[in-house]
Amino acid sequence: MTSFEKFLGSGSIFKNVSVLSPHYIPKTLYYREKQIDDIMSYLAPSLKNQKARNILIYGKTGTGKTCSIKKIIGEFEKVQSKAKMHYLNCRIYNSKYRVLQKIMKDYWPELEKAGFGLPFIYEKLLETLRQGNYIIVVLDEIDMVKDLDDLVYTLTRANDEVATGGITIIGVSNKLSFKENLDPRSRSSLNEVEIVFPPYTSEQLQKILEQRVEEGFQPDVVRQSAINLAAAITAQESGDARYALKLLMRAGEIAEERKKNGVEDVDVEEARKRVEVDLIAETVNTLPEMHKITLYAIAKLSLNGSRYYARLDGVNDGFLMSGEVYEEYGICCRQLRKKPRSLRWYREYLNDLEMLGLVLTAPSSKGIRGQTTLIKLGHEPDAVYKITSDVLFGGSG
DNA sequence: CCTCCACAGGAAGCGCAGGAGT
DNA sequence: ACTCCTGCGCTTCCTGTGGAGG
Repeated sequence: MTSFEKFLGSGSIFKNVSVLSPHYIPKTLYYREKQIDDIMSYLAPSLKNQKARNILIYGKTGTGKTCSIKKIIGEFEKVQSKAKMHYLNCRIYNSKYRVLQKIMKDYWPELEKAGFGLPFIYEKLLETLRQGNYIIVVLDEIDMVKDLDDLVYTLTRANDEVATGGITIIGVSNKLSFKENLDPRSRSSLNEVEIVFPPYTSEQLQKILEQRVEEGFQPDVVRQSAINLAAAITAQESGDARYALKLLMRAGEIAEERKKNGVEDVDVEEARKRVEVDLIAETVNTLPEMHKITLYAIAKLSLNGSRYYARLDGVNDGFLMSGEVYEEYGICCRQLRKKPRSLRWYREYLNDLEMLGLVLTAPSSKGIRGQTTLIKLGHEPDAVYKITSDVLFGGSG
């Protein structure tokens, strides 16, 4: 036995850990046959050189949206045609410019370098369509695009400008409300078809977990009751399949650490704490630096308690006030030898953090000190504080 | 009632990086 | 090498809002 064996998941618990990763696409996706079928039927025209209708897909995180789309893209590529699907995550491609550039790169390699003007890229888009190409853009996390109205307008106008070819938008969002702050015109063109991914029920999660357990774990190591518990916990909290899978994976790790030969209910219970930290850390790590500092400041104040609210008799729901958070943010920046950004941009950071669910905000109605925004962490302050301080101060102490 | 406070968020514009055209 | 252009992150300035306090 080589010394690496034990790190490679060939121990007594796991068979193949990657099966439990959220990026893994199983051969059969349970309980999504209807959605996948619908989407494919709407896309079919583009394989016969017709423009397909735009689609909006809704569903909370971990309801199989991205997984289903990836599956469809795989099927789509098996068919020979002048149509191509492009998958973009809008957390990275978050502006009209970036989205257009990313799509056009696949057709025009010279666009690899940055610095081209938007009109230039738009011309390339028209040229691509005139060549008879059918472009299907999947915009995952579409609500992250800053100038979405503009993007939708540009794409639909491109359709009108050419006689051949066509471009179809598939928007994927986890918030139903995001449509509300869209321009009515782009809303109606984007919303030609709507498909909803409901959260998984406890029974459905159970089945999904059983499938992954079979592929990812050694035979008979995970107790049925542990699977049921993981499914029940998840269904109660969110119905997020990603959460359920993480729960099971962490439980497996805990069992392995303790040199047990099976995964039991207690391991799942224990895993719960670690999974929350995992999920927060995942989002925090992808955050730009100033966002991290803002979040760190909020976590720090949450632990110490609000200076203003502390003086008040009555309720302290752990809410902070925007002003004091900005002050703390400034202090944190100086600690890190960084220049604090203006109040205006601090507000943008707050909005972004709220969109990611890391922070909850509410307008102060009947409070003190007039009008302010109340801020609260979306998760356990201790966990967020630890994660942010590790990522900000971790390297050099 | 008016004014002030503590904000929200739009608009304009600035400096920079990294093209293209000359 | 140079000018011109664009997107981006950002600052500065501005108008608006609703409760607090006189």
